[in-house]
Amino acid sequence: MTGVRAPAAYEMVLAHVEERLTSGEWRPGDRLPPERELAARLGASRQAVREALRVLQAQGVIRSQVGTGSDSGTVVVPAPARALGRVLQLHLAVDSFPVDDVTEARVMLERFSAGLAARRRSAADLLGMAAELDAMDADLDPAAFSDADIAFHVAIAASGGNKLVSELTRAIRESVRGVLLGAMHEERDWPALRARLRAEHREIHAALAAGEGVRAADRIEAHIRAFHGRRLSRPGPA
Amino acid sequence: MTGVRAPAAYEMVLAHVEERLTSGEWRPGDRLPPERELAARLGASRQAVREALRVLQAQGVIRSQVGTGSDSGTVVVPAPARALGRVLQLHLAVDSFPVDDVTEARVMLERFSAGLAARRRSAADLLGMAAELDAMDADLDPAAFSDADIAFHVAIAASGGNKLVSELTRAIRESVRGVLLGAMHEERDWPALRARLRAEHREIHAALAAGEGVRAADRIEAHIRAFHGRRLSRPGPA
DNA sequence: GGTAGCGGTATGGTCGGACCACACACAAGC
DNA sequence: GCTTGTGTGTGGTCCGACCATACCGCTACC
Repeated sequence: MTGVRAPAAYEMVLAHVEERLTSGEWRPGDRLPPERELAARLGASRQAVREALRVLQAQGVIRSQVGTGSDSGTVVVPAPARALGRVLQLHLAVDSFPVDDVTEARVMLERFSAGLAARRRSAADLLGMAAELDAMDADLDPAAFSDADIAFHVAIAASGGNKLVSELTRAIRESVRGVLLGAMHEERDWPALRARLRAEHREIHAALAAGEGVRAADRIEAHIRAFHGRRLSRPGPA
Repeated sequence: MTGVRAPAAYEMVLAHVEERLTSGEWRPGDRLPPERELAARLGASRQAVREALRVLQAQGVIRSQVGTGSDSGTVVVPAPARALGRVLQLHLAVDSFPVDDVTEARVMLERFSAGLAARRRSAADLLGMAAELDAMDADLDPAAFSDADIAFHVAIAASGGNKLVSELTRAIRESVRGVLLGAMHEERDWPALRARLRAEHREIHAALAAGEGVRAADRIEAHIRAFHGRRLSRPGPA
């Protein structure tokens, strides 16, 4: 007779916890009450609490751990990139958007970051990137190279200073990790491809070091398009 | 003795379902097996299955419904924007990134979309946007105006043709809905602000209709910055 | 006195079973 | 033929129990 039908127990718990997070009552690093206590306090079952916490965990806001130590229990630990990456990856798989759109979005993001980074990058940023590049000089297999590549691109985004853009960059790059890895594995001359990618990276780094934002942006766009174009699109006949 | 410690029951279920989704075995519109059957098939408890499904639901990939009809049960229904919006909103609340970064990201996205839209928008797109604008001419309160505003901006992004960018645009706009609403409510002369926003919208629409991408991008950037700058940043003293 | 070992305890992780609420399908009755 | 009731399959919820882990503190031994 309430008119509004019972709004689902786990949603109630979720709303409650989100309210605490939004209001700033629970901040990163804080421990949430034990599941049993939360359940009792909200008049919900423990299962309802667990479902809500599981959702928040998937959204990269909390982390749970058993035990009694100060690090155990459920803690507020923001990790947006991982959560965003998984969502994008899933929706990519389920055809929520085509791969070409992802390429365009990646170009947009990384051009933007490159422009910012050319202006804002510190000396330490440049050194960090250089270290990533040096690490990529080894004879890495596609998987290891891919991870190092992610680190380099994310380092650029990070030195741009915009955290959201940086997280989105990481998320998008990780969402296409599988596809790009496939492309690397199917490449006949992997060492040659690897060498070319390394050279492109060095050029981007040089442009950033010189503070030439437009050139850096152009270079990174060409770098991304060449790689994505390699075989990401067209599932049609050869 | 396996070396690898049992990888959590619900994660096993999650991995299984994601594999089905990624492989294309389960596609949008398809029905998943009933929870009980899935549990039996995977040798997991129903609770483990429910936690996994809850995560997927939060990620905007499935939708659950009771009953026996063809629409009931758990169905693959991609809804990325809502999921992304919630993640961004949560992380905004939890200080994963500052509001100014969100503003910059929004400007980047919408400039990009405006440029695309100026080239690609169809006549129908323009008419649709015009309809949104007309709807905003009524004496709307902030909440209603805000929703119409979202619809207009998303319509621009959609007519740009990049689905991922479009979804990200909606997600980011929705993540700041609360903040912007607060700004609207605190505005002394709401009708005047509303009128100005309307005028800016008309200018953007005109630029898109004329196919002038740069002008459209400039106008939308000014529009966004003026509004976000209103009181989104600086929580310091007046 | 120090230290190694052991049990206590708090926490999340998992399971099984039961019941409820809902929505449709179908048959019985008017 | 239409309505009504009953059955059935589905997700939603709860309870209670037990497990696995990690720390804490006590005890007993050296």
